Amino acid sequence: MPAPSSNSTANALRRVYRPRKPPSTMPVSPSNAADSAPEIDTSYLETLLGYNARRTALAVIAVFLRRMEPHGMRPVDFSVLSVVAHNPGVTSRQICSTLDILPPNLVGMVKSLQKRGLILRKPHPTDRRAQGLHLSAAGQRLYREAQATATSLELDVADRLSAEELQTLIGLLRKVYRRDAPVASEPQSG
Amino acid sequence: MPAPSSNSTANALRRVYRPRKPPSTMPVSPSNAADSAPEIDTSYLETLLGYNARRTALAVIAVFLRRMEPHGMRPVDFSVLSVVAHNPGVTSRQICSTLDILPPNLVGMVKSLQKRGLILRKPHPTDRRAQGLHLSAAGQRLYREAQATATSLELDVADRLSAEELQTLIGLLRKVYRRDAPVASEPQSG
DNA sequence: TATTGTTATACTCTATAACTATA
DNA sequence: TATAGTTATAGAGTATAACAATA
Repeated sequence: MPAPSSNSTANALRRVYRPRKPPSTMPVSPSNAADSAPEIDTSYLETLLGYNARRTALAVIAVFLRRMEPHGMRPVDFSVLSVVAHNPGVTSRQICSTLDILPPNLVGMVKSLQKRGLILRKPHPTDRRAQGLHLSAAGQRLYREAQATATSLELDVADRLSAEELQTLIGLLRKVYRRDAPVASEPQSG
Repeated sequence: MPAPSSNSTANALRRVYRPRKPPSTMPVSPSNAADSAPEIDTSYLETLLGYNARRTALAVIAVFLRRMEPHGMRPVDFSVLSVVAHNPGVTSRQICSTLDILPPNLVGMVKSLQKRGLILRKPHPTDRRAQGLHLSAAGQRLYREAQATATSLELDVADRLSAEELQTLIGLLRKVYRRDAPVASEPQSG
């Protein structure tokens, strides 16, 4: 059982990142059925928002898993910690509806983060059924590090985009999935 | 065993779409712990490309599942059919590396599409290990319908975006995940 | 020796039903 | 009656190892 550490060296991740194609030192290629076939045409799929959004998400997640390995955090753990960090006293139900996680699936995550000493539960001020979630001091330290890592890795993944392009991209994505959001046509400012 | 049909009425999908929050006829709300809490702050997460790309992908997929239900197709089935449709004679391995599917996981999908009479396997012209995949006549008909559905549902999901914004969005997404692609700064043209 | 397609299998992720304590 | 949190479990998705046939 890993004790909660104040640095980022502990807690090996359960799922280890491993590249699917081990880099062969030299392309010897004894024979490959795709030798003559020049390339696969995916031009139609690449016109689809869903296809491109999913491929992009998976590309970011792959880098996320590698870089967050020292912090022992999957994307969902990071999201939960982020919501707790920025909303002290938030309840499990609120996290579920915010992140679109089903309540039974959140239980284990919260339990695990609590066991690692990263979050605390306190009685809810007005509702005795609910519990308010808070980051511990160790949780705050780890989350601070993880957030810096996340911000940095995102810039690396998107290094083909200018800062302005990245802002445009994120703004357009939000416009698609946040159908509750205001329809303001302002340029992005955060 | 559903016979391959030329229309789009058959083949109920295994996983049925069901909205998570059944629409309550009236917001009676006997008591809710989040009553006083105004809203959850996710402003940091929303600055992250990975978070927004994933949320967008899930939003598109949710609509995809509903609208493709008559065609009995999950996103991955549609992607496979699309690659076969636009690349007759493509091999399983080529599909795997194109769509980032692991070979053991493709076997069942191909088998299922074949059992539905949508795709055919023919011996590979030069490699007796491999088999070329092709759409059957029924597969071509179904895929044509499905592609029209896909194109249409995407426009509905992105109805908050102008045509130009959608093109910009897709171009930026490709620029992120297709790290092999040319870095040309041309506007999109198809 | 390497690749294609495959089986078997393990692990992770996501979803449903049902329970208790409280509102 | 409805909600918060939970348990148990089913089902879908993703991963590895290992094999026969062929290159």
